[in-house]
Amino acid sequence: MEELIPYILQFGKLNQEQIDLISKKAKALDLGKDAYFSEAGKIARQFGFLMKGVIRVCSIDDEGKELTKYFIEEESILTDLNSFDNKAPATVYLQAITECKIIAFSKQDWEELKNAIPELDNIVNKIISKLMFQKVRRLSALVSEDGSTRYLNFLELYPNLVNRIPLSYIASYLGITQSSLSRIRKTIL
Amino acid sequence: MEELIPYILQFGKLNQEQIDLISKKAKALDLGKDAYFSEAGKIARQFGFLMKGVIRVCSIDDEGKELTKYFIEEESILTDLNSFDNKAPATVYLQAITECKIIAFSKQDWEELKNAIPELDNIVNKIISKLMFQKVRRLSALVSEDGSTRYLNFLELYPNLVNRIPLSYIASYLGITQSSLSRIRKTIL
DNA sequence: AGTTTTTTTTGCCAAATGGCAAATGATTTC
DNA sequence: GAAATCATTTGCCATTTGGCAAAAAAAACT
Repeated sequence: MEELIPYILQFGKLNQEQIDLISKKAKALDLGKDAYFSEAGKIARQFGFLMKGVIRVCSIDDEGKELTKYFIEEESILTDLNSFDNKAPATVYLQAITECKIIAFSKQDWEELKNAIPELDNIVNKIISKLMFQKVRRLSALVSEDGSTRYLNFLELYPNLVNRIPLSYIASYLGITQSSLSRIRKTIL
Repeated sequence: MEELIPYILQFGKLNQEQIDLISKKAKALDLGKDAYFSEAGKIARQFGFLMKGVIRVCSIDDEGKELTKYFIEEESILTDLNSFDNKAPATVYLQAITECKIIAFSKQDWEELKNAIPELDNIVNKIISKLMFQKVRRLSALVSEDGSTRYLNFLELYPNLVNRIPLSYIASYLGITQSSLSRIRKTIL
């Protein structure tokens, strides 16, 4: 629980009173493997911070196929922001693919925090900007490369993920089929 | 020049004094076709807002190939943020591919504005968050699809761009070769 | 250990894409 | 309007990838 505060403080200053307030509202949430933090179609009711573990962000496309959009390994905000803010149905699933330690706030608690701490909004915006930059950089790398280059990049980016998650997730993230990925791996090893 | 203020005000409130200050520092900048707003390798010295026209964001990859990362058509911030903030060499080129109307601020002017208007930082963060969301959505769509689907999506996304810019830019953006794109177009039309 | 169940690898073939160079078409320039 | 320049299409063939189903391997369960 105490890990959240230093993370937040990286992005803006808060006084002790504000810190205590956040700590008081924070709820620790442990997710087991394959459990969902939030689901597409439902309204996101929690604002979470991933402190430990790996989350898979995925969606179902028009043909009903499951699509892994990306993985979250490091400290990060967890929520479908549009859904959380506007009570719209979420468009993605947030699924724990390893045991995860999450610190979560209910919609109401989070609103109260934002009212009590005006800086919070800016802090969140900064965090989001940073996370988005990462995401854009990673996605950009995917577009222009062929399968094996994508896979090699994946290995660099998530070195400790390969042997922990199903190959199908990786293939979906890379935008290739599982059998192609399997063949690619054979040529690389 | 007067278009900038309403754009900024969408993202936060400013009083008249602050607005005047921004207007005073703002410099109109018109770029002709193919001119660069900023170049990779150089340090970004301007903070710009694209008010009109189309900008191409591109880079040169390891093999010396030019890579179109994306296009900016709508109102948007223009700068390599990391380069601008930290005086690091920029990683991308920002090139006008049509006549562009830009409102620009020098590094020094922008710093002065940020000091004089604390809200400005938050406003910029909000703008960036929004732009990044768009970018992520667009990039995600590129990864998992095949060439013709990518092209069809491109047509929807930038309906008035197809006939104004070189095919090679589009192909590069889509992550396919120009000849493949040409063949794809033949099957679609 | 033996049986399911799940995950990964293969085989086979069709379809999509890349690479390269030449041909065609469009635009600019003088 | 002819020449030169630039952009796009096409041909040819090698390589990559997809789709599908079966086989093999690994993991989970009893």
